[in-house]
Amino acid sequence: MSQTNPPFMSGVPELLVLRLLARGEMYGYELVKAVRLVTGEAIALGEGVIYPVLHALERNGALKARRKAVNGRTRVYYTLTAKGQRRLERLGQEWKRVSSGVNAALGDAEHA
Amino acid sequence: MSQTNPPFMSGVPELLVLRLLARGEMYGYELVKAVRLVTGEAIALGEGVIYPVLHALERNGALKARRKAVNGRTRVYYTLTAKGQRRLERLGQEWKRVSSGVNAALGDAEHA
DNA sequence: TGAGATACCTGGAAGGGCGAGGTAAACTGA
DNA sequence: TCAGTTTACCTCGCCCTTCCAGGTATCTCA
Repeated sequence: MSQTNPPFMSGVPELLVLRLLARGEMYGYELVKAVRLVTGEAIALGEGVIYPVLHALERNGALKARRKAVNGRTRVYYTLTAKGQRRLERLGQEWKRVSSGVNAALGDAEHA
Repeated sequence: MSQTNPPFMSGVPELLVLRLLARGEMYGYELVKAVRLVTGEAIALGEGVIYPVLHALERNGALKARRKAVNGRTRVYYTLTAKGQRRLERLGQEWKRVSSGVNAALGDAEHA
């Protein structure tokens, strides 16, 4: 117990990565910070989460990687493929389904 | 792969069980169906999920169990303890935090 | 008698997040 | 110049949880 972002995180990193990459190509380290930003600091993902997700998605054909040297440093930029786009849509729907289910359960303080 | 309720489920069963028991005592089998109901069929939890959660929460002191014979069958009714109540509140906040973070990330189609 | 619902339970597989740790280059300020 | 921070990549192993499949027994209804 006592993780930084407790429960409710399964599948979330993948969804966030997909969502961010749908806006344009990014590299791993950049994603780590972007996640913090776009979630309003609500969610922080370490590199130990981001990189494995990136690699799994690439292996899966959802992302395409491209190495690029910037300032003498090497960055690996990722882009969404068509498959990744579909996956994002599917996951987005699942998220909506699950979260609205949970919210329905939480917000029924009175009625039977 | 190919679960009934894919991703986004970690911690959810526990939260739902806690939330339902906050309304009054229930037994395992009843919870299985109640979850389906209160989530508007969005989430279905099998007995193989509910019972382990119940046992873990009881071991943890969040629930108290009470055996009761009904119709010749034995039912185990669970009630929230004060500790369980606190846990529900904490988990509820975490849920809110994570889900609003995800929603913030999803709903920014245009602005940077 | 037999199917189906009720009611409990467990075990093992699988998946995934997370922290810790490791490398290396570039930049910053003292 | 040199130490510390930031950038940027990566992997390993722990741990927790969900899920399916399976198992037991009783009651009801046809």
